Amino acid sequence: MSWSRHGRGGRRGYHHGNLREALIGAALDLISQKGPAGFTFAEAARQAGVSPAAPYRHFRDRDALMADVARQGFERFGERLGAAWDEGRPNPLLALERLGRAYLGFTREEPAYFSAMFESGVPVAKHRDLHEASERAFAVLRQACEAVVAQLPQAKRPPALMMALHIWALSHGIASLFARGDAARRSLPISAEELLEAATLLYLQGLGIAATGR
Amino acid sequence: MSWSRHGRGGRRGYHHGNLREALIGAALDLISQKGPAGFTFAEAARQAGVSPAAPYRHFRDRDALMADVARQGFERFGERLGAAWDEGRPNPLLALERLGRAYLGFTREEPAYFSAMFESGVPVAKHRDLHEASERAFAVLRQACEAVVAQLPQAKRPPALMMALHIWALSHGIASLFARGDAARRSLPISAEELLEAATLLYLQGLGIAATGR
DNA sequence: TGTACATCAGTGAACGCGCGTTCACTGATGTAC
DNA sequence: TGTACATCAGTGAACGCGCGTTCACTGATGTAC
Repeated sequence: MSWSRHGRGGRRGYHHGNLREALIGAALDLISQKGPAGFTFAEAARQAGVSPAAPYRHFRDRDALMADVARQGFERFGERLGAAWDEGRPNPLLALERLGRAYLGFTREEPAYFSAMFESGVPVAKHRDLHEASERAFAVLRQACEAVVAQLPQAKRPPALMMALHIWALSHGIASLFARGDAARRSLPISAEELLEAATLLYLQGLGIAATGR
Repeated sequence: MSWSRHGRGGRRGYHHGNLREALIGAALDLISQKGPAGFTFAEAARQAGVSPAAPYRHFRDRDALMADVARQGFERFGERLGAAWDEGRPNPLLALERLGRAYLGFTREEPAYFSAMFESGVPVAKHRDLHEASERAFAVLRQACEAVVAQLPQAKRPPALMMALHIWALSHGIASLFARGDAARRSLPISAEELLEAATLLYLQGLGIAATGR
């Protein structure tokens, strides 16, 4: 691809170089400034320094761009969760706690991705790429739950899928209510991280998994 | 007030009768059809059968109308939760389960209220009425947790506020991921209600509260 | 190595449209006397 | 009970604006020979 020669974001002459990425960047900017509603195709083009017709070379319409922002969001999210999990080192419980913190951190630091991913109304199931990226992110959580569950004797193991859905919902609820990076965040007497950690520990205790080594 | 004579939604002659409520109704309609972004002041006026200047008699701008939709949403939500809790009859655990179902039911059946309340970007803390309505709804949850916790011996009681925040986040996470009433709902191998119930039971178990009478 | 050509990724002008907002106005309602 | 008046809640015309979208076009790039 030609743009890879120009370096990141470099613009040279008639051709933009990497308009597609620039438009996604502009969309992120606008979403984080004015919410998911306050981003328009036209303004994204303007911000990328390009005529209003140019985006049509890369995206069918506004929704297609939004879906791509969400896809990229899920990819970064998945990477961040994967790095936090770090294959369960030094032990699954500590790594799971890091995973929860990564969820909240991403929510706080990337409000634009977060709202594109979860609150923009993009139907995840209808876009193949988007759905796959979302599944990859969830797979990290599921993998983590499998490792945690494996600490129990076989007979007492709950289904890892169920546990993963529980942990996901819990993290997501705390994230979207108390850790969001925009004005709609609700205040909390303690940190969102502490709240999530306490809830997770109690839940694990309910599963019969005792917190070790803390 | 004059409109109370006309009956609900009745329009008579020059004056609308109850434009304020009609505009809220139109907003709900539009939000549920096209998402929170797809509702405009002008179209709400049109749908209420009124000139585009008329809404300005009742709301400063679009955001003020959205905030009022959210406020009304929290009021209905609080009422529904209160009815589900029913003062903990026949016992707190069964009533708590009903409460969770009510959370999911509201989310599913009132997608427009839900997105106005939680996803429209309205800063709850900045609108007094809205904030109070939201607190009243949360108070039901907190009250429920207090009743549940009271079953434990004093020394083993966790803080009811923490527990309420945990249950809220869990319900909210499941609701917004798996029980939402719009196209962004994710599919799930079991019902959202079952998922929430299982998570709640495990969490309660972690607190040392055994499920009784089921 | 040079040249001709196909393809790609932009331009820029134009369009119709609906939105938000304002303004002076007027019909309907409530109230003081 | 009637009348005059103040207030309220609407009208409708007008405005400037930015959006989405289209079109024929053209400059830049890649490739076949």
